[in-house]
Amino acid sequence: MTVRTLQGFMELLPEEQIVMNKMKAVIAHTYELFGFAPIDTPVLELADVLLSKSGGDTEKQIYEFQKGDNHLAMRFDLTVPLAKYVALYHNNLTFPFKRYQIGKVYRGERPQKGRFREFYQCDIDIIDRDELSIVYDAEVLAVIYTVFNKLELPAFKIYINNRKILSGFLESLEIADKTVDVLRLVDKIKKIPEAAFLGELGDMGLPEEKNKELLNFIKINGSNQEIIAKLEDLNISNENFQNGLEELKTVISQAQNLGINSDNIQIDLSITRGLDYYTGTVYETFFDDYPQFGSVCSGGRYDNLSSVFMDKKFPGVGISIGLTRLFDQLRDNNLLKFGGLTPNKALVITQSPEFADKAIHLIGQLRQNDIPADVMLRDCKFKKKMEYANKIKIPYLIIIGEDEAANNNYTLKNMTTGEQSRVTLEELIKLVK
RNA sequence: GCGGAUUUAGCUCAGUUGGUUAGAGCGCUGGUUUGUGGUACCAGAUGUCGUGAGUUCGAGUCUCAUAAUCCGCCCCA
Repeated sequence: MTVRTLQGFMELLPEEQIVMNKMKAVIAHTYELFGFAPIDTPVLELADVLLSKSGGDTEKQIYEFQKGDNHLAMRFDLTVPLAKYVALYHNNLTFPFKRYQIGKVYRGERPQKGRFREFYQCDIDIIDRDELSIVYDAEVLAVIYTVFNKLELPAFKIYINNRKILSGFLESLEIADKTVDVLRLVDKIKKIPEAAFLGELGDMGLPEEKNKELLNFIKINGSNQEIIAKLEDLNISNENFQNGLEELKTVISQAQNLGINSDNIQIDLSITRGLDYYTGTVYETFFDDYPQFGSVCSGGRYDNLSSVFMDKKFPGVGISIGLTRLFDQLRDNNLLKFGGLTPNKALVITQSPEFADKAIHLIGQLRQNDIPADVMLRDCKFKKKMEYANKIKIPYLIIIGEDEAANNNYTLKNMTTGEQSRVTLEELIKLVK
């Protein structure tokens, strides 16, 4: 048999996995900093539950199978499981409910650059009953902003828009019946030439004049304040449009109020998101110098999370970071710093096997002091032990030999600087910690 | 679901018009007289040339089939 890992599934060596896990930890920590509570849901659900909300392509991409009498499926995102979760436990939850979830999701699509069949999504959502304050739309921005800053990634921008603005505009043009198709096309405007854009609108049976108006509309650019001013100057009386505009203004001003650098947020009227359940604010995040990564974090506001599962209304807003893709692209572009093959901070080596007891005792002491440490027990030349220490990139090396044993102390070597000194146990713990 | 490309050592790849025992760099193992790594030098191991069939005196090289992988489109993180 041939041994291989399935295509579209990421598998890492320890050096990379350590960095991946650190990123995950930074994301989780930041989510908690903003008061989001962790939840976890099963990878498998009843197929009916997962497919209830989907339309079109989701069904083709979902992994599903029969086990006994149960028709099961693997989750393809964390939002539908959340909808189920809220429907099940809303009487036990306190609203507004802020939750985060970091987990793997599964999509049986064709793998290619930046596309995996199994990947981590790092989701946050804020859910409330009946009404959800628009301020949370700004808070979501603050979370993305903080996470990306803490991850020390390249310069990024969060592009935002409000779907009500575009759908209201379409209503004012009296072409609202084509909204879904038009939004999907608008989403592609950066990828296709303007002529093709107009051509496709024409193919939908829309009149040329309105298509040009639409193109000019989504091309409105400038600073956030300039775009808002231009939108106001259009004097469109459509209610949807005006509501969207007001929401967008609030989100921008509250984002500033939350301390976000305004350079990192850009209104872009062509951002619509493909998924149809978004109803207000929508987000996409790109790196300024790496647009080919695609959106590494996106999401938006939806009117009713659990509509398919229950009658009650639960509006929410949320985003998701595609961690697997993010990691993959950063690694391919040498944007990650890899530290070493081990989480250990210290490695103990001995001059000869007779000092093994001392070494083993020492790592016990270090571990009790919360210092991850190990001893090299393989009986080999001293030089080999040094090479091993070097290869795993251990920060601190501790040497025990005749002299150290006689004086009841240790040689501590900083492997980065090469400096070494003779220290007592107490000094050693202090220095390494 | 549609289209394009690739497949030779652990990795990245070379292999001229088909011609004996298939190569390089990196990595790996060992050594340069045994209490000090990263550099340098020396030595060594590793391939059913994706798989199956065909053409040929002879195939890594040509033909066909098949599989896997990668890249676009669709959709999306």
